[in-house]
Amino acid sequence: MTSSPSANPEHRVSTGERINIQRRGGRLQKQLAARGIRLTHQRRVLLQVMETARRHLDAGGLLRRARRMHPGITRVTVYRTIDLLKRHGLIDELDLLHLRGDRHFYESHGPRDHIHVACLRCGRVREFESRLYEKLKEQIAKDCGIRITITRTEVGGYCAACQD
Amino acid sequence: MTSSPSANPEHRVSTGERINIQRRGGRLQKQLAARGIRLTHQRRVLLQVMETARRHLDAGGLLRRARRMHPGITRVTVYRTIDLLKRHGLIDELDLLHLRGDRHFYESHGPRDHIHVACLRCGRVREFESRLYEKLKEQIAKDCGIRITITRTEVGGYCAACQD
DNA sequence: ATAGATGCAAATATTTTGCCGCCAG
DNA sequence: CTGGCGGCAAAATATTTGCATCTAT
Repeated sequence: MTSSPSANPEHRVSTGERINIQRRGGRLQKQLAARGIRLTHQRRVLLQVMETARRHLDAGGLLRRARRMHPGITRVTVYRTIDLLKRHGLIDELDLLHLRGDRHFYESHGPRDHIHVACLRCGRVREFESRLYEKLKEQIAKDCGIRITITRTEVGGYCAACQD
Repeated sequence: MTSSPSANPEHRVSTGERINIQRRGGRLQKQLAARGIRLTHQRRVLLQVMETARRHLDAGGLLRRARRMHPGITRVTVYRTIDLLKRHGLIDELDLLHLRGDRHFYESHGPRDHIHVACLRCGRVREFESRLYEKLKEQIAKDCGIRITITRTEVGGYCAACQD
């Protein structure tokens, strides 16, 4: 990761710094609140970043964006928050077929389960939903006698625009 | 992730793993040879380890086993060989839903594509093949206009024996 | 003979942990 | 008030790279 010197500016930010994150907490924030989990300023920032991200972010990406809103936030907090959300099943962890290295990417776990379809050339990632996928999961659950709680399907190849 | 003490699926290998690599190279060895790739002693050992492994191994596991046959082999060679095989599409890389930490596991890319079904409690991993899965891939290829070259599906849950 | 592989050590990258002061509830 | 949380630094893991030497072909 880029060793951002970060200049160590006065991190006496404290709550005095007014940021309009508070209002209108998203799904994740509501979920945590409903479970009686403490909502710190840092967590609110991170939840907001996750919920508004257009593309999949890894820990470093989350940190960079979160810092734009709350400069004092640290990498450790990012990891701890990711861990919290994973434990509560509120986010999914992907690696996108290692297309962009060996880090992990995160996305808010929406109501619909989807497949990630990535182009190995241009790197574009598309989300794909399918009844067939649901059926496949049912088949697995039945045939393997397993109660499924997580699923992850990633597909790589060459998209129409990147065909040889 | 909080360190789960859980199963340490280390040794469950039969004892006298007698070594005799050279004769009758396996599929991987043949594939590399056919491509005119140099077959060093270290590579032969690693290929053999991969082809005969009963469970999924990560880089460290491959190294440990390879050393039993060729003590001088190094971690670097393991990584470089993994990389070689990946580039040639001869092995698949999994992470088994991070069930056992953030490392990667490898398996010789057989003729049949399968799904990995893992129990989050006992850690057992089962391989599952399905016509439905093939159909799903066809649907993705068609609907997304993509020529698929890699797929990975991992499913986690609680197996019959580990049901609450 | 020689392109390409390995070993060694050190560099990178990524994630986790111990400790302590601080803040949300 | 107080127990959980965040910051800091350092540790633990995981993987890659530079370079000299060796080897499969």
